[in-house]
Amino acid sequence: MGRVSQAQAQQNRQQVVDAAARLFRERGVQGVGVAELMAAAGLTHGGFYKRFASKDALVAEATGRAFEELGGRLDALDAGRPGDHAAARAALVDYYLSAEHRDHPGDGCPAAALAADLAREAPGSPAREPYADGVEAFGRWLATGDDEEDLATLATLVGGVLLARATADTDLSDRILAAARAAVER
Amino acid sequence: MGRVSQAQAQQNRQQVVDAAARLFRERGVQGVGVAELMAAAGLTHGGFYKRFASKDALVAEATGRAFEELGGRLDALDAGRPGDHAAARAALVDYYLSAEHRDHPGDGCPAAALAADLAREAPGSPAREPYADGVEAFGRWLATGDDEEDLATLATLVGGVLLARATADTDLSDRILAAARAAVER
DNA sequence: TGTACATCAGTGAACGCGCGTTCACTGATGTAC
DNA sequence: TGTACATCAGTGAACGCGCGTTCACTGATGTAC
Repeated sequence: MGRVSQAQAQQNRQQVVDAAARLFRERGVQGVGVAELMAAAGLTHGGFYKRFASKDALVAEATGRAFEELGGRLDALDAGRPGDHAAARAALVDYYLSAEHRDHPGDGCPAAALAADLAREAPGSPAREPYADGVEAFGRWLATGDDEEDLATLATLVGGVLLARATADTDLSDRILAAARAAVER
Repeated sequence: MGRVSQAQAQQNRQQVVDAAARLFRERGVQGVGVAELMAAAGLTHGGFYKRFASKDALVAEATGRAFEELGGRLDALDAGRPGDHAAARAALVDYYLSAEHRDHPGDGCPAAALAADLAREAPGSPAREPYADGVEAFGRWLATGDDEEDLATLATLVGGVLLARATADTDLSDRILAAARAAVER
């Protein structure tokens, strides 16, 4: 194949990070290999370490990317309802505790999809920082009234969608989504 | 070594399931191998398939075992406060959203620790049934007043401890636990 | 109660496989003149 | 603007390793008499 332009190389790298951000959420960090992530960008796996220090470094970058996507989505919700953050928040809750979000973790919230993976990463692991930053930003976005952050609602959202996923294909799963939604709408 | 008594064999099997129930919660299903689980019972890994049909079958059994432990703990909380389920519930919340529970998933709630693993198991996977049964029972235990179940509180508990684990070693982690606790105590 | 032997719990080595990571190599890109 | 060549993005094969699973074998247990 030979050398490739710098622009192409940068785009290839981006595609790997994008694929990782999606697939890690879908199947877990341990559930996706370096070779598959490179293949998602149309590359062979040999060149991975020219662009990333390790798989762990990619986990950190993909975590940041996934939270950027989430931030963009939250911004869009606000932009669609100017001056009415409460309405934007209600729309987010509506999506978050839907069957759609439950059934498509790859496009969904990284705070939920990556929680278990991050919990098992070592304390000093590079992915922990973007994760914590993302959770903190999400908690602030959820705040209403005079509060600075609403971490309790975030916990209910994350726990609700995770329990619903683990019990998918039962009516319990739907009851969990409905109960969490009722608790969070107010 | 030769043959071992039936009583010993049964005890060995039990030890494997116990170790799995603990280690799967601690490090995830993919994070613990068959060889390590057998070694936890003082055995070599070769005999695993004499006792279990597959690793997946053990996952199902260990999931059931972990929820039995949880059920026993819930029963004990009630037994210690006869006729005052609200007090038992408050004690459970106190434990559930503690640093102790956050830092020791192996002894903790399987609904939280196994959520991501179960979410990634295939729809018809044998472990899904004991998991859903356990979540349902836990949801009923949390109910107060006239309600049959309290799945919203369960979602807040699970989300709270999972987010706290993924952000451990930050003060955000403590804020998450405190916020979830405030939302759930009432 | 004692003996003979079939059963089978556990051993240890091996299987194919996929993992993360490394590296010598290729050849088009980018640059120095 | 054109040429010569160094750079380096990506290839493809290989590395050691641990995984889940299989299997021939060992020898004490459990049982039939």
